Amino acid sequence: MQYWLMKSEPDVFSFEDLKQRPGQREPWDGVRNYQARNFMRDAMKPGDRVLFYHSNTKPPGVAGIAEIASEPYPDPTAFDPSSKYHDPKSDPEKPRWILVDVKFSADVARLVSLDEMKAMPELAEMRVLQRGNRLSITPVTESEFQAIAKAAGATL
DNA sequence: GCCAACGTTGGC
DNA sequence: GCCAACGTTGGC
Repeated sequence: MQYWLMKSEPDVFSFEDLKQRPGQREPWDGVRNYQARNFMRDAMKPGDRVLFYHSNTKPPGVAGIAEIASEPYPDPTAFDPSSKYHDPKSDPEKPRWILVDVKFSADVARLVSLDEMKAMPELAEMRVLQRGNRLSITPVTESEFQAIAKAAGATL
């Protein structure tokens, strides 16, 4: 079992949106960064736990726990000319962008804000807290995951 | 293959 | 809205 942090702008797709659809798989579409894609394509496994992080909001932070819910497959939005994620360079015969589905995993008692995360000594090495990090998907260690889940009051 | 220009991310 | 960081593009 591996652990991940995945960023989403709640205006686009929030943890609440996911929570309203328990058991239902939701495609993590729109990722257009190769490193983030490679994590989904090469490293994620169904059942892996995910810290669902809200970015570009006040305050940013971990809003809930999700779970990887599919094997990797091509991102359909790349082939859709009407999608804002359309990428004419992604050929259906040789897809450039790969995603996984996620689903609701566990609720939290409260959001753990970025400020709080920065103040937690257990998270000193955490990738998403390092300066200049913009990756929307990053691996998380088990101890980092547990520290945040505990701070959030997650019902795991 | 270099690198300037440009676009995006995301905290503030 | 600003802007630092950093990824991508494309001319050469």
